[in-house]
Amino acid sequence: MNQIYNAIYDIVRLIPYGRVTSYGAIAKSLGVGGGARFVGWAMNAAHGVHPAVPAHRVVNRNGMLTGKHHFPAVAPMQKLLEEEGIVVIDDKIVDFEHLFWNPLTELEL
DNA sequence: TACCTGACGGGCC
DNA sequence: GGGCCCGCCAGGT
Repeated sequence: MNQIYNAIYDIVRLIPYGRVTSYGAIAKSLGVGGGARFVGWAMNAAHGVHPAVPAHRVVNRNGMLTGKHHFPAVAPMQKLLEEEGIVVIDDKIVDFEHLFWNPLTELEL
């Protein structure tokens, strides 16, 4: 596992309860602005990672749960978000911009 | 070994 | 304002 992957997982784990972020925001915080897909791919490998990565808090820039299909059937992405008080309608996070957690701002990088 | 796809994003037409 | 194309890295076929 590369440091980049570890860095991505670390940031995702830093996302506060009830907050969400986007792939692009994470990528940008890592300095790989154009590598948003790379972040998504890292999530793909985040299934069996040690401290468990709350990938359900990571969505695309539109706030849509594009990756919910990749979650285990036992823990639907939408259900996990709703458990945190996040309202999800039509695979889209309501008030996404309000719930958005910007790593660049919060971490003051 | 080489090409294509994949949980995205931003820029250009 | 909306749609299309290109760029990012890595893994799978």
